[in-house]
Amino acid sequence: MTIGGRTSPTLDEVAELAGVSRATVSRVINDSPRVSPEAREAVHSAVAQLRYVPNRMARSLVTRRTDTIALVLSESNSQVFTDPFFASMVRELSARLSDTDRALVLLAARDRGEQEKVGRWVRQGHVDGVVLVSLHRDDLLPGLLRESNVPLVLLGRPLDGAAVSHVDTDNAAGAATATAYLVAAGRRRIATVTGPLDMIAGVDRYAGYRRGLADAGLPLREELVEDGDFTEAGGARAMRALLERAPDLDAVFVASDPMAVGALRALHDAGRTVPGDVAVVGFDDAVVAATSDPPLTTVAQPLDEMTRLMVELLLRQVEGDADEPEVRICDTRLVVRASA
Amino acid sequence: MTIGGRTSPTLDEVAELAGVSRATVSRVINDSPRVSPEAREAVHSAVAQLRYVPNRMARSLVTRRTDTIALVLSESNSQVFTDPFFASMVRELSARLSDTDRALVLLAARDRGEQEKVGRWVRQGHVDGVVLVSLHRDDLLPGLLRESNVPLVLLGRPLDGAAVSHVDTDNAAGAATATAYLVAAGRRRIATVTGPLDMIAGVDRYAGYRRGLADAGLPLREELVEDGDFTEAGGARAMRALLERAPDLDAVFVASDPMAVGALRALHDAGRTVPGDVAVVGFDDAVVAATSDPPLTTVAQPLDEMTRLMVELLLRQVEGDADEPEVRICDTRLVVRASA
DNA sequence: ATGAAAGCGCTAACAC
DNA sequence: GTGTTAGCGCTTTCAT
Repeated sequence: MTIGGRTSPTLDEVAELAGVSRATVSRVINDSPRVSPEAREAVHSAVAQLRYVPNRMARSLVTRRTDTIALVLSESNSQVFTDPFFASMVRELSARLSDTDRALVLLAARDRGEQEKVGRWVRQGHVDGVVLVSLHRDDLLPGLLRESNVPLVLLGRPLDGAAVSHVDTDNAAGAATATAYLVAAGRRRIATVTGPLDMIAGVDRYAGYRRGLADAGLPLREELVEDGDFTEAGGARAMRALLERAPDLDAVFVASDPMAVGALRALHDAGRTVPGDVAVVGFDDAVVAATSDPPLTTVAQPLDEMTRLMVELLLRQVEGDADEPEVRICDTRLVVRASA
Repeated sequence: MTIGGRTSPTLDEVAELAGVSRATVSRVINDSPRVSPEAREAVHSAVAQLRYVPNRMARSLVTRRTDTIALVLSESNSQVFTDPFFASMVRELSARLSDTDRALVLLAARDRGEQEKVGRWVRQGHVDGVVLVSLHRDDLLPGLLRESNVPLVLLGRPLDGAAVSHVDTDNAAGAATATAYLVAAGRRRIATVTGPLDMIAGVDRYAGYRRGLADAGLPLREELVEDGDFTEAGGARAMRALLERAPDLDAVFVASDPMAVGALRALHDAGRTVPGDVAVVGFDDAVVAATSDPPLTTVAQPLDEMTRLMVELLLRQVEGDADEPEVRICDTRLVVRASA
């Protein structure tokens, strides 16, 4: 391999130096048990001496595996990175993968052009499997990847109901729980800051809110609904819009954690007491709301568990123990925090 | 390639279907001009019919290129993702790369173990080059990558002064300018929230602050210096510590944008008027401070330009027009914002 | 336990 | 313009 002028050593050079055959070197490299201690030792020292590193391409060409997994992020909003939910996922994913000497790479696809590019890259065989997150309705990637037969796991139920492995929480139930909690607290004019309605989590949480209302016999009032696009800034903007339109609101269900932080700030700036004349429940994607001030009652989503499950489903496919698409739905739970 | 049970088509199958030889198909795939229109057409339709995708490993094995570039983020603090500076860089990087049909992948190395893993992955030949950012003093990656002879560009001058291609801004000058501005505004008890002092940007900006003080004949007072670790939360914490320790401070130079947002919040919570009894200048990594309230006077760092330059230097190396390590230093400029 | 040999899918000379 | 051929560096039967 000629990089920077010098050619990097090959198996044969190691073999020659070690005084054994290519095959033996290969066995040593791959930890085969069928190697004598002497040969093993000779190879190891030759490897060290030559600073030998196996050529990935040559190896993958025959083994048909790359030992790398991709996390692809299909999101036009660069803000995603800003979402702590994302950082948590990366952390947990690489922690899970570190047991398996597989590497994790991140790919971002911000528009259709990039989606196609990522799709092509994956189909060319760069990775053994992909975890796909942050899906919007018109996303090309699920289709592209599914037809490429690459092991694939989605975070969140596919919007089109296709049969793909995925892990999700029951977002609707979570949102309904949150709304019911507000109802039980005596609130009647319960607003909501929704997520993007072209994302399944946004759709489901909004549906849960409506169900919570309906279960309590409360009407759905349009002026109490505003989209906050899952970002902190969006949450603040949405909250301000709601306050303007319906100053009489006495509670709000916020469909994500960063949005809750923004909404809280907007409420604070508007001089509304929380949870004095207004109660807030947030949907906790990332365990951040816990640190907010005032403390926020949240519906907690077990992100780490979900991530763990995604890796599990993916590796099962990669390892070939795959059969049908598998689905895991995790529970959410309401975390009521002491409100000053 | 057996993924999901089906074998994906090879060049030969395409060749057979198109009624030409492997070589011709290869030429068509690689846009060689030496192909007759008829042959080209036949190949294209065979490719479409078979849904042929070239095998990356086979191709790379001979071409010794992967057409992918890595952005590696060497940072233990998961907060990095949260920094808008990071999102901007990813955006700009992939924009620049999209002209070149090269793909961008992100790798995160949060501890020494992961650094070694990433180093190994890169040395195996997965990528044609790497952009390395967020370097700390004890980072293994610069060493590992340099000795692997992979084209490499750093964001920021290497702490150990090694000869590596990199692009940077004159952070010290920027910080000195910021401090001088505060001096010119009549401030005398100028505090600073520094970045991590094991990162070059932190070191340089702190040095610039000291120079600014010295140029004005002002003493360096230790109680006016606090580390904010480049995060928003850290900035807030540092600001609180400063206020506690030196309530008489009348200005503060904050060494990064997210920290400035945090510091502003802390100041606000403490009831200190900005910029009434205290003036703030921040170091603007990501053009976000512009949206802060109150508007912040900043030293702007041309991140997009820097990113563009990194890609330029890297591609020059990848393309083999490399010679010696190249260095680019960008200017910073003071942006004075109307302060209410 | 070890070596010889075949071949993964592709590109790149080299002939024609 | 097109086909033939020789590898790229590795893993993996198959003998021994």
